[in-house]
Amino acid sequence: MPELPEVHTVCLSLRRHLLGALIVSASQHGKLRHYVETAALDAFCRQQRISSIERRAKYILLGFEKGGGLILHLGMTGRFIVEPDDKILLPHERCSWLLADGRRWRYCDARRFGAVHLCPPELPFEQHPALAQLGLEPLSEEFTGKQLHSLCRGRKAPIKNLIMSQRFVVGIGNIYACEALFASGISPFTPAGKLSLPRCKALVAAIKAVLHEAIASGGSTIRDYQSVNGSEGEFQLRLQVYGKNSQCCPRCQSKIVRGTQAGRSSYYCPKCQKN
DNA sequence: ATATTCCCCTGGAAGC
DNA sequence: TGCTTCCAGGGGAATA
Repeated sequence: MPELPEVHTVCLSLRRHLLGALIVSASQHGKLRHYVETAALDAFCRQQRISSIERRAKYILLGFEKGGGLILHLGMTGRFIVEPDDKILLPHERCSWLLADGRRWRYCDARRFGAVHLCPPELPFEQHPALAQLGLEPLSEEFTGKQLHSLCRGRKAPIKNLIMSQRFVVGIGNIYACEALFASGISPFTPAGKLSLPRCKALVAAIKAVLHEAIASGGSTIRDYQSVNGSEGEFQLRLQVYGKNSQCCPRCQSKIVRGTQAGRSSYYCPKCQKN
């Protein structure tokens, strides 16, 4: 569910709710893709004060004042609730942390594709195994058309698969891959190695633009995504092709098509987007 | 090594 | 109304 703009939005909101908070206890209910049993989670978090909340790729890095912290991933349906503790288990609640001021911070995830990792104080976040193999941040200065062109060299996989692979460039999922490819006039099926440098530059510019616009709109709420305590994004109103199967292309009026790549739907305009 | 396929899990919407 | 099928903002393991 959440791609970079959504995770960014959640981070900003979590900061408002949790920075400076002291954790009293923690518990875990039901398994996530990666999870930590209650005993270990509680021992790790107890009496820790939250001093930083950052994003890396689609992960949320929550740092403790004494060092170390939590690495959280929302999977497709993860969401956070921070409210006064009413001691009732919410639907799909997988983890919760009781705070010293009486609030409870909950992580709910219906599909359980999310993850919770512990990062010990002696290990920098970026060296944790969950983060060690990640590629470039798309909004960083290092992510340029030239850099993308060099990553694509010699590759036969479709460009959409490449920009969605977190080993090359992080944070881009199905929505923003489709939107950026449409904006730059590139077919999602184009073999990555076939893209010229100017087209790589156009794609990088489109990726940065669409991510910035989505951040400014608080992300896209299509079915599951919510920021902390249920607030929703608005970028779904600005989508050009994602989910617009059989509707008219906003640029040329021909029908938008839904295809399948790597088991995921690709939405594109067969006339505007060229190989 | 690189590229594809399958699978994890649950719920909502659409189709019959 | 109720049952079945399809689909979903992710990612990793298992195959070719």
